[in-house]
Amino acid sequence: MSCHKNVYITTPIYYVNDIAHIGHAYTTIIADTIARYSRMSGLDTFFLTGTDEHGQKIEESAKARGKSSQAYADEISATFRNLWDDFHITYDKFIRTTDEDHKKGVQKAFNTMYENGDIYKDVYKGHYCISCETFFPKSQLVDDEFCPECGKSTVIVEEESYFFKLSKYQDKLLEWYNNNPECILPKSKRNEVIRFVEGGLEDLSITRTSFDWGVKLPENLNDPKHVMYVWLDALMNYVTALGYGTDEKNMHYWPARVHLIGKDILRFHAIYWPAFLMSLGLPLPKHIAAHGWWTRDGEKMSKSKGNVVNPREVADAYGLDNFRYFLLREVPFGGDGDFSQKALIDRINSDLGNDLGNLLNRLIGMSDKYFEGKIDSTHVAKYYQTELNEVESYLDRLEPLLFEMQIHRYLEELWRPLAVANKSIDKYQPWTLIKEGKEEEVMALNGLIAGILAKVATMLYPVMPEICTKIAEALHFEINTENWQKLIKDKKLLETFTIEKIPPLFPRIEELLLAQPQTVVQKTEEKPVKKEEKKNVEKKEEGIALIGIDQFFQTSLKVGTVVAAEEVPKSAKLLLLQVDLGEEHPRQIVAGIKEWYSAQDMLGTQVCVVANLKPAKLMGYTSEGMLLAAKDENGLCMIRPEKPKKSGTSIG
RNA sequence: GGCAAGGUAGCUCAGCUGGUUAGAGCGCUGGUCUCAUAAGCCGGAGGUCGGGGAUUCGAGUUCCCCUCUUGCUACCA
Repeated sequence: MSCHKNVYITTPIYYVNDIAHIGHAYTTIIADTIARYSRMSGLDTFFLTGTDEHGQKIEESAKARGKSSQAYADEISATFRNLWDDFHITYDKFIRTTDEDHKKGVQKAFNTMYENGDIYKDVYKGHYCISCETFFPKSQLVDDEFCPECGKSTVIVEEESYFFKLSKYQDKLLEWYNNNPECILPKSKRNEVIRFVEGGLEDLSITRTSFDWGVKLPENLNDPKHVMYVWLDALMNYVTALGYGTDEKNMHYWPARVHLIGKDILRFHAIYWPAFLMSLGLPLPKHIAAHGWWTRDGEKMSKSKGNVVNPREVADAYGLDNFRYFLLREVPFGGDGDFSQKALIDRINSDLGNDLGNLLNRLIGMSDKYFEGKIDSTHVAKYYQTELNEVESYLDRLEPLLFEMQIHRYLEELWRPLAVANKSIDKYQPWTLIKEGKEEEVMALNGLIAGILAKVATMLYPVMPEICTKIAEALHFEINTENWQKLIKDKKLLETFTIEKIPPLFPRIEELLLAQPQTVVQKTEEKPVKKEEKKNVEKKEEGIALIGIDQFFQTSLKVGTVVAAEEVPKSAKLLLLQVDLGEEHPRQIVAGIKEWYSAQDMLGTQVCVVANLKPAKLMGYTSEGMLLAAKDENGLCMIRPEKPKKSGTSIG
């Protein structure tokens, strides 16, 4: 609902360590759509996007490429900006965290929080992941060393740091969540945040001395070795973009109507950010809206799989507006979405081509054939009041859906008037009416259809600006605030005009327009075993990758009983075992344990086996599984069930 | 392990505070008009509403148990 006169909409600022993918495009397109609607409806709108450019990771990436941090950031930042420009994203400001104004604003904020007693200096000791730029308690580390987020090695860092008194805001945050049921969307995410905060908040380390590429502390603190923690720097962009700490000239847009984000950065936005704002004495945003992920053909996207959706490629092949429509229509806000060319083509052919594009064509045909293109709405209400009422009742429901981020519902509802139009043509059969000499009725029907198309095009404009502009041109009107008021709010119809005969807006798409990535093709042909192989490849490339529990369960672990054991001839390490896994035949498993266990040792004992491993040949013997064992400097020992278990019992 | 949300037609989902024959879109299928992009319109098939139990005159809708999925979180590896 519009209760602010000003509407301020933000996307996250995108980290320049990555190139733009479908997720970035999705966030930005949602924001653009809301911004366009706000402007169209006459609200004073400010739409912000930009890039986040500081941090150790950037410093290192730049170094690795032999560039200065600034040059590297310039380069990647430009790729984002160019993409948004090519996508006709109507941002009012593209902020960069390397902007001087931003840096000044952040320093001002730091000072204010410091003066308010929310920042203190202490020593931080912890395991730090350079890649994630995050400290982790050792309890969270993998193997006491590796980052639980990215799997890379962490380093122990003991450094002087400034801390923000996040703990102080725990109750105030909870109060905010409770008093503002819609502060975090979707609501299920709000519950997660509440539970997390209820679990207790620790003060937040907000400066670093281990690298240099960041905003320095305010000079009056005279502590030049510190730079600000990237999240403090980054979050602050939402106010520095409005001039906070410098000219303040756009601060009247604050607080934000909505911060659009991906669900991965919810915690920063839903906990740290409001706490920072409280400390600064600024009002809190109305909504923090977290959307879900996109998969491709049901699979997670990753660079190593080579199945990342390139938004530019898709837009080029299928049309920018069509892509926008698909993204916004396909998935309920907050949920994960699946991108596939088939789904995209279905949307284009069915929703856009059949229901919308073809309707315009029908109107062009009828008006051309019967009235040489002229359309006059004078008598619409006389014959079609029922249809008008129905259409208006649908249109009346739309606006709230958009501002509640229910854009898929918004589009669904927006299609109902089109159905009314398509049905009316069949119901009243203008071709029959014309034969009966009822020209006024036919003209009125055309007026009705034209009116419906004009209204739908207006409301669809924020989602599909180019296409709707074309529709408007064909119907000789312009999409602007005045006409939005007239067609939507005042429920008027179009004036008399002569329709333009334009070619079909959505030519039918009969085949995939983009080549499918290899992995997707393989997926249908190969069994899960292959899938695991790919996972392994991924590991090698990225260090110890994190997996989901689902992936873990792809590994079949079973208790087995060794029913036969012998040495593999000419091998120093291998034993040849027959292990009963409760299957028809025992598995033959070749295990490299002879240095620690003799064949006799193993016979009759129970072991844990990876049962769905692709068979391998070792010294000429097929091995159909792998034994679990632990090895350190003192040797190797088997992992066994504590108590005897039936052969084949699964472990998990 | 804890918490949360879910399991409804082939697919994606809607079903508010319990009430007559459980809905939509897509897909499939039969029919039909001709203004139109093999589009439109009308009709049809298809669901023991995850399983079991309880409350009730009556439960997809409430309660309990089980099961599976997803998310967050803890801990172990």
